[in-house]
Amino acid sequence: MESLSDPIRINILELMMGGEICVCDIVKVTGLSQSKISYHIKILKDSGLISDRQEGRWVYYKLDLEVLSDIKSWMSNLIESSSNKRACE
Amino acid sequence: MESLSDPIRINILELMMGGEICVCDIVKVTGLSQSKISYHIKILKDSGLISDRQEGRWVYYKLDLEVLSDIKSWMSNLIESSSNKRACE
DNA sequence: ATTATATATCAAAAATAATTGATATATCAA
DNA sequence: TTGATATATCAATTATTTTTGATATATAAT
Repeated sequence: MESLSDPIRINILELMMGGEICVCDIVKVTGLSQSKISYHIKILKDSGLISDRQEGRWVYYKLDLEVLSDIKSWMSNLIESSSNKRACE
Repeated sequence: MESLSDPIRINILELMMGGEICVCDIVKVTGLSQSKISYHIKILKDSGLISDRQEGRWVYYKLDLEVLSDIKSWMSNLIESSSNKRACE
C-alpha cells in the first residue's frame, strides 16, 4: 500500500484509467523526467498494481485489477466494520 | 493517501475496526512506544482518517468514514475504469 | 553499420519521514 | 498538595525515499 503514497504514482495510475499507456506518453503528459517516471512505475509494478507488455521498443502499462481489488476490499472491510451493512454496495 | 503508507498506521486503523480505542490500549496491544504511537495517530488524524474524543485523561480514537469512503470511491473508479460494471457492488 | 528512440538502472545527492528520549500538560487519585 | 497516569510535542538522530544526471540495453530506422 506504500505504493499509493506518492502523488506522482497516483497520477500515473489515473492516467491508466484510460487504458494502456506507454512510458513515453506518461513522460509527455506529466512533463516529468523519464528516469523519474521509470522509478515510480517500477514501484507500482513491484507492488502488483500495474502490469506491462512490451511491443517493440515501447513498454505499455495498465492497471492490474487483482491487487487493486484486494486493497478496495480492505477499505470496504474497514468501513463496514464501523457502519451498518447495506444490501447493495 | 500518504497516511496509509506505513504498516504501523495500517495496524492502528485495523485496531479501530473494533470500535473506539484509546492511545494507551494501542500502546499496550502493539507494544510500541507511546511517542511513536502518538506520532502516527497524529498523521492519521491530520489526514482525516480518524477522529478523537477526550474523556478525562484518555483520548479515544475511531475511524472516520468520510475520508475512508472517499478513498474507497477512488479505488472503485480506478477499478471500474478498466472492467465492466456489474449491477451490484 | 550508424544513428535515433524507448526504457531501465545506477550511484550520489537531496529531501522526507520515522524513531528516540526527554519534557510538557492535563487529569485524576490519594 | 503530591504523586501517578495519559497523551502530546520537541529536538536530535537515524532511516528511508525521491530526485538527478549519467550510462546501459534493446529495438528500430536510415
